[in-house]
Parts: sequence; structure tokens; C-alpha cells
Amino acid sequence: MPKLGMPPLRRRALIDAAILTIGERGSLDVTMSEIAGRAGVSSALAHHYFGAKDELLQATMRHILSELNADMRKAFAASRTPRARVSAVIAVNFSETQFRPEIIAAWLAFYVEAQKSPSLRRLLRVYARRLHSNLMSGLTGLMPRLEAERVAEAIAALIDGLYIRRALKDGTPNAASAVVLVEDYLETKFLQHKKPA
Amino acid sequence: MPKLGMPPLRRRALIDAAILTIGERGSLDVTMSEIAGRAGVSSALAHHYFGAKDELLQATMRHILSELNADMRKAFAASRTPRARVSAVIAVNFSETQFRPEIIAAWLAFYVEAQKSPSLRRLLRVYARRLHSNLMSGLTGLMPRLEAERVAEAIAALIDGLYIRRALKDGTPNAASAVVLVEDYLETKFLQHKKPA
DNA sequence: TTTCATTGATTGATCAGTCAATTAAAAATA
DNA sequence: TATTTTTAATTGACTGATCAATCAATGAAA
Repeated sequence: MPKLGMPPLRRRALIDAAILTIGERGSLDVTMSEIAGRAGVSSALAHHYFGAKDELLQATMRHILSELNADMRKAFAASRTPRARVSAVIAVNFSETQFRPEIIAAWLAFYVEAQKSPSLRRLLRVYARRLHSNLMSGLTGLMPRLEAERVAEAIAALIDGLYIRRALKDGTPNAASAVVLVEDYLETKFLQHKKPA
Repeated sequence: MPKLGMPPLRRRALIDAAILTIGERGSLDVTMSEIAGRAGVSSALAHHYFGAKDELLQATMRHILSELNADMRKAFAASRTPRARVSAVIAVNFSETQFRPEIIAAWLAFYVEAQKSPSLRRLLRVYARRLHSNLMSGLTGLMPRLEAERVAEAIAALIDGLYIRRALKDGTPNAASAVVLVEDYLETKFLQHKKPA
């Protein structure tokens, strides 16, 4: 039933429609009909492909996560120094493909839903761990491990915080200033370590 | 109908029940019956006092906001130096009364809902502005205004990010380490300004 | 001629919101 | 004070709308 064959094009269309719909509404409180309608099919077909609404939502989150991961790998492959790796993590999180209103709104909605849904929580935890280890991979070359842990935690919190703020269209309007803000924090930390006094 | 008299004790009980229910579920997706039931009354009574569910939710957010504000005023009144004022803002946001699971979960849920509801968005914007001006009131005494703006933005993002992470029970388990993290950022910034280079 | 894609129609559950009826409290009147 | 009248608190039962999920039916590939 979950259609493992090669052209899961309807699945993909439904996932894209889900992202769009969730992003527009800013909440997972969307109906199967809305999603299906946007994908140009009936709600019955959405159920045919995904079974329950829950599974469509999970597939959608997985898709967003895997896109982010792919971007991250690419950026990492092009980074030679530890310093560049850290900047790559930041850059990808605020890249044009990731830091878009629909994606941000979807992220936020999924974060909330994760409090209810163990499977979504598991998904997000995997992402969090990956982010952490990516950050550490750069930071450990630049400062003591304990300090690196703290900085990684701070950067992760900053990213989450900037996402939220962006979702509310409050502060930090554009991606560029978000990057500047995080990089500035990083740079300050490095200075502090080069001349420790 | 909204009962303006002195003992709106039912209203208060319902708001408390709403916080608890929302906090437990981690989402605004709670029924009037659940909330009313926890407050020990019928759902019809909840409607009698608040009209629509929306209004109960708004009153709940307003209540959380005003408690935070009261705490903030108190802490501010006791702070004499600019430096102390900044620390007060941080301390209050991570105080025992604010950094509790129910409150955090409720915050997050309201953030998401704010994307749909203009009135909630307005409420949160007021809070954001107040936080910003509170932070600036301390920071402007310690660094150039432009830099202060950026630091205030970063602190606000850090706070939001740490709240989210706490909601997911991921990183940053306790309030103490959250304060340490933000204070560490601050301290680094100050050092940078005392010996600029 | 079997398997897959697709849908319209339907079902069952869940809820917000309403309402008429009941009890209790408060105010007015005797 | 006792008694009637008014007002407020409170609920169970009901309604209408919304939706996820199902299914039998139809058409199209393979």
C-alpha cells in the first residue's frame, strides 16, 4: 500500500502540497482535503497513499529533514577547515532553500506537534543530534571540548530562536542578518580563545 | 456577560485549568470540555464566561503575559545598575515561575497559533517589544546603541530558542544552565567592549 | 484479466456553541 | 424579619458543522 515503486510522484506531490498548506496556515491543523485538493487529487487518494493523516505528516517532516540534510552534506563536502565547517552549518540553516516562510512555519508546527507525537519527537531528536555533531566537528578543532559543547548548544538555540522569530515576522526580517548575528557570536567566542584574558 | 465584578474566581479557575491542560498536551488542541472538566465545571459554563473558545485562549495568554510582566517589574525595581537590569531580564525569563514545563509548552503553542490569529499575534508583539525595551534599558549603558540592538536581538533569540529546546526536553535540561549560557554570551560581549581588539 | 489508480458517497466521531430549565443568591418589598 | 421578585450561576441535552477514514465502483494500465 505505501507504494515502494519507482515513480511515487503522487506521494511527492502530496508532500509538497502538505508543506505548502501547512506553511500557509502556519499550523498542522490542515485537512486532508485541503492538502489533496492543492495536489489536484481527492482526499481518498491521499489516504490511499499514506493510510492515515499522521503518516502523511510524518513523511512531510521526513522530507524537509532529508532536504536539509542533503544541503548540509553538500556544504560540508566543500568545507576544508574546521572554521569553514561551522560556517557551513550556519549558512545552510539560513540558506534560501531552508529559511523560507513555508518551511519555517512547518518547522514550528512540527516542533509543537512533537510534544504530542513520539514518532515526530524521534525524528526531531535525530535532527538535533546531527546538527550538534556537525557543529562539534568544526568547533572541537577551535576550542576546548567543553567550551565547544556550550557554543554548539548556544548556536543551536540561536538557530531555533531565529526561526521562531522569523515565523512571527517580528525581528530579524532576512536570512542575511540572522547569519551575521550567529557569525558575530562565533567570532567573539574565537577572539576570546585566541587571546584568553 | 464577561463578568466584571470582583470575584471572577470561576474565570481564574478556568484560565488556570487551560494552562494546565494546554501545558500537558503541549498544544492548543484541547477541548472546552477538557478545560472545564479540570476546573470542575461544565463546558457550558466555560462558554458562559468566555463566549468562544478563542476568547478563553486569549485570556489565558494574556494571563501568562501579565504574570511575566509582573515578575519583570519586580526584578527591575530591585536592579540599580544597567548590568543588573540585563541580568534581571534573563533571570526572570528562566525563573522557577516562568520556566516550567506547562508554561513553556503553552508559550510554544501560542507562538504557533499566533500565525493564524491576529489578536494573539498582537499580544505577542507587545511582549516582544517590552522585552526588547527592557533589554535595551540596560544594554545602552554598556555599549554603543547599534551594538546594543544586535545584542538585544541575540538575547531574545537565545531565550526563544532555549524555550523551544526545553519544550522538547532535548538539550538544556535545567533553567540554571540556560542562564549560564545567556550570561556567558553577555559577558563575552562585554569583555569585547572593554578591550576592543 | 489481474493489478493499480482514482473517486464520490458515506459513516462515525468529535466538538464548539446554544438553550431551556434548575437552583441558589441577592435585592426589594411588605 | 419574612416573603416575594429579580438576577446570577450552573448544567444536561441538543444541534450543526467539520473531518478522518472507509468502501464499493469505475476506469486505465500492464
